[in-house]
Amino acid sequence: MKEHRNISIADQIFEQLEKDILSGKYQRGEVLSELRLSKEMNVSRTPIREALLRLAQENILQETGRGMVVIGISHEDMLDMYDIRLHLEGEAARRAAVNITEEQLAQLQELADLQRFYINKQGNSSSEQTKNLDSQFHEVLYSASGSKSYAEVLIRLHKKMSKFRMASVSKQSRALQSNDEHLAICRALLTRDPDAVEEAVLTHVRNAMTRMENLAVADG
Amino acid sequence: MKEHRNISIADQIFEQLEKDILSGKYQRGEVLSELRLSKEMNVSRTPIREALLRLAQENILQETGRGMVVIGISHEDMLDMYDIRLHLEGEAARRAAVNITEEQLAQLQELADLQRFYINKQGNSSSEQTKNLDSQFHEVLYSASGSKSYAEVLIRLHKKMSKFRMASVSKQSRALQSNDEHLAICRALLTRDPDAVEEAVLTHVRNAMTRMENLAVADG
DNA sequence: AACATTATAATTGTATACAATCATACGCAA
DNA sequence: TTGCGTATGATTGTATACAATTATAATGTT
Repeated sequence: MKEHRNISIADQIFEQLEKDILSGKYQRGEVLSELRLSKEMNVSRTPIREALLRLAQENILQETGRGMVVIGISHEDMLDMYDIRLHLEGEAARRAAVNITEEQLAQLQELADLQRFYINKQGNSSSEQTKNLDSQFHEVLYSASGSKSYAEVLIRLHKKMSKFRMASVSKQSRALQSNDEHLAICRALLTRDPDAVEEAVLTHVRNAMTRMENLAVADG
Repeated sequence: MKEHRNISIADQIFEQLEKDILSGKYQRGEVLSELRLSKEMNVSRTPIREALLRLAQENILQETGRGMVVIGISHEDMLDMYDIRLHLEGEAARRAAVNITEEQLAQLQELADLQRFYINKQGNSSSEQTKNLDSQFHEVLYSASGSKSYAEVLIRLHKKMSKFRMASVSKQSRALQSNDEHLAICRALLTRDPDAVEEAVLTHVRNAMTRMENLAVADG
């Protein structure tokens, strides 16, 4: 009896535009007008407008008097977002260690296991699936802190970063390493020991940052 | 030659609804429908809809299949937001100490001085003005960190908290104390010493948290 | 009286229409 | 050729219209 949220056109446009911006289809500085996009994507201005407003709130677009200009996310922005996570996730992890429910713990295990399954399967579209599971894992983890404010900030950050990573290629070996770290977080949570959970989480963030930097170097 | 952004109806509705929610006019759990609000506020559904979507993104409302339900901000949420700031503002302050421009420093001074003027004037509507200046001060301070990501997160947090405080009364003595701390931050920034700036900023956050807690106790 | 079924009302999501503003281009004059 | 003024087009913000879905109310039947 899952709440089935209808995926609106506005949602789809939002996802598509975000992808197109982060993948570089729309260059930094380019101006996007509602009419142009509505013709380009064959929908009315209404859902386009809604998507643009959301992107502006995410600071991926910036409102000018006339149209929205593309800002995007830079490599430096990404590093800073990792830095912010390093400052916040320790505390969130400690809270999760004491506040997490049995159900949430089971969910995390399930998500991590599923993710491993898809990574090993390595089907063509399994990469998308893998990233989706990664988002879900972190969403549950952040919620487990019991703090709406921490969860809100961290979920927002993670979503934004996730979209950015989606634009890059992802190697199976890196995905496996990341999944190992997820499993380690689950094990730490089982102990309910704040220190252990904090360390597992921070290790995960640090390694993710390193993986991204290596990727960037490889690309450059 | 300031960029004069037209204040749209949607903006006004957003502000008004946010105020009405945080002040308790719309109770937690209440469902707000677009049509109802559009009749209540004598505008069409379009700007109402836009405002509601923004509030939902701020987690002040929550989308359900049918209408938006009021979530609001709890005292605990506020405490957590202060906690998050304590984890982030130190680093942002250290960065600002080295990255701030002369122009930004002058702006901060100007804003702090103006704020003091309005607090002393203590006209009836000067409280609104004071809070506006407070927001501007912090916005410049966060931007001075040179990090878009830090600035984005902190500005969002501060705005949200500011609206919440706006719902409470504000005492002149507290406003003066807060302003003193702003001036102290300016002095620290003049030295360009990361340690000094960090301490001044963290002191400000800690004291603001204490002021809120005292206020809450006084209210209860 | 209780339950099922149908009809009506409410609500959202999308499209379109309209008005106001601003930029650009074109024409005309010096 | 250049500069100014007007007109036209593009763009946003708002209002309204329409369709689809869902809840609620009403009605009929057992």
